[in-house]
Amino acid sequence: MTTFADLGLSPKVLNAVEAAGYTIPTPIQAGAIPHALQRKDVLGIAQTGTGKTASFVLPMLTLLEQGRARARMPRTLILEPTRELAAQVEENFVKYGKNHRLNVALLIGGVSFDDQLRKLERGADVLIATPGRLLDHFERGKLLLSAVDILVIDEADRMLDMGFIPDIERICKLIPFTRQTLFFSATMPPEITKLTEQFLHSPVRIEVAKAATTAKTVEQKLVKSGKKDWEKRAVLRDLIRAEDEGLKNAIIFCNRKKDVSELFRSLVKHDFDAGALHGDMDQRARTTMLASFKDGKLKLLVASDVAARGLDIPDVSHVFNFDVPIHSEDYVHRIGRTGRAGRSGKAFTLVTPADTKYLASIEKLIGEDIIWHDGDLSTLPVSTEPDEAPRRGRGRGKPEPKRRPRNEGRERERPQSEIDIIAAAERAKEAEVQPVEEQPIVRTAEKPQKAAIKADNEQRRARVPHTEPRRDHRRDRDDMGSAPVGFGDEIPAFMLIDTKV
DNA sequence: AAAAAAG
Repeated sequence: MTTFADLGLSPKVLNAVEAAGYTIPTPIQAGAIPHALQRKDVLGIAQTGTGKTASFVLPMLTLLEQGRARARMPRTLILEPTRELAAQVEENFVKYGKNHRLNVALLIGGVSFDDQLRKLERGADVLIATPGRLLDHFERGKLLLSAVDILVIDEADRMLDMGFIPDIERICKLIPFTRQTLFFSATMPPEITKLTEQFLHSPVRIEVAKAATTAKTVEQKLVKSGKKDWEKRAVLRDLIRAEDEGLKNAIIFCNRKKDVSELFRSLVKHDFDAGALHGDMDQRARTTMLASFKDGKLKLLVASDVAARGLDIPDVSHVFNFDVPIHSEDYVHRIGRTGRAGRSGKAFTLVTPADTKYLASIEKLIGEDIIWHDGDLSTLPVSTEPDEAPRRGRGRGKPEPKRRPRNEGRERERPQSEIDIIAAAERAKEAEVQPVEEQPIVRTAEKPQKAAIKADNEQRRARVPHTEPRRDHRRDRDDMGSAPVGFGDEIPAFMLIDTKV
């Protein structure tokens, strides 16, 4: 049996790997590490969850033990498609590089340039970046790529999906021809093959057995729902309550960012312990939210497909697809968030009459029909919330035409979700430093008394103003010219006359 | 019918 000690890694690296509790490398690690150490180009075809990250981090650490970085001239560069993945790779360098004194710089969007510039100035041994911010720094002349000795391109097929390939080509051309390239992709569509032919030099190809399209340990179910958002929300709430016993934590996927925000707001309003994650959120909120979810401080995470692939969130008990994913591969990635490492997991997908086409392509892809969850859903109370009383008992599948549920409009009128998401992130943060008793979070199963619900909602609402200034600031700027500014509450009457015809 | 990433 091959162990890490057989792969040729340096003692410092081996020590850190052992300290992390690993002795046996995964197939992609065993395959890639020896070649990477011999400075060969590597083409690794592997899904996430195969130990792919360590397969480039470990040999890089060993190789980096020789030499030093100069200011603005990073020695190695790792390209990642999303900010979260980039941050995750950085964590790996911290974990396995604990015996090294390396400068690691993370260049991602959504955060200030200043810290990043300082790190570049100091000389980065390892630069981990998303393409946009990297090119931004490059164009400002703050970064030279002529000393990059090792280039890693991770999740290449996802970069393709995201339209990054032109950026990747451009970056590849800025890096010396003599570099070593480690290239990873889960699949090999023609565009990716072309890219490898262009930028890799007689690479060693390592392909790890493609994981069965969907893990055997995941129990998949379909759940019927009406097509209105409020109907889907009601079905989801019932489902979460019905599943509560075995529900440790769950990711709830939506197709659109707008729906992530709306569903998150709705769940919080209904006293679920929920957070949200999507790409338009403030980077600070994204980071905090993900961290609380990973730490188990947050039970439900409503997310866009940012969270579908790659993110290392171990051991999620449930995945709920609030929407049927439009691309069938996304279904596989989403439900792959549960049932990992042989553990059991459950995946529920809400299906409306409009989704049959996408459902068919998913079933074709995974090669089986997903069973319908008959459950006791029909016997469960549809809803207990007063603002949803009008549709109680009316049959979820057939709402009366032309009549909008009362709360739908009301939810729309509210200020956009961002402030609430930041508020929730702050809630999660506060929970870290305060004893649990002082921060009561209503667990999903509990059906609190009405008074308790009210008190809790008041508490939540009270926190929102903390983040208000940021948003008001922006709105004030947008509204300038249409309203008198600078008078506070003392606006002279003549200025309040409506000038519109 | 989308999301992601540079603002």
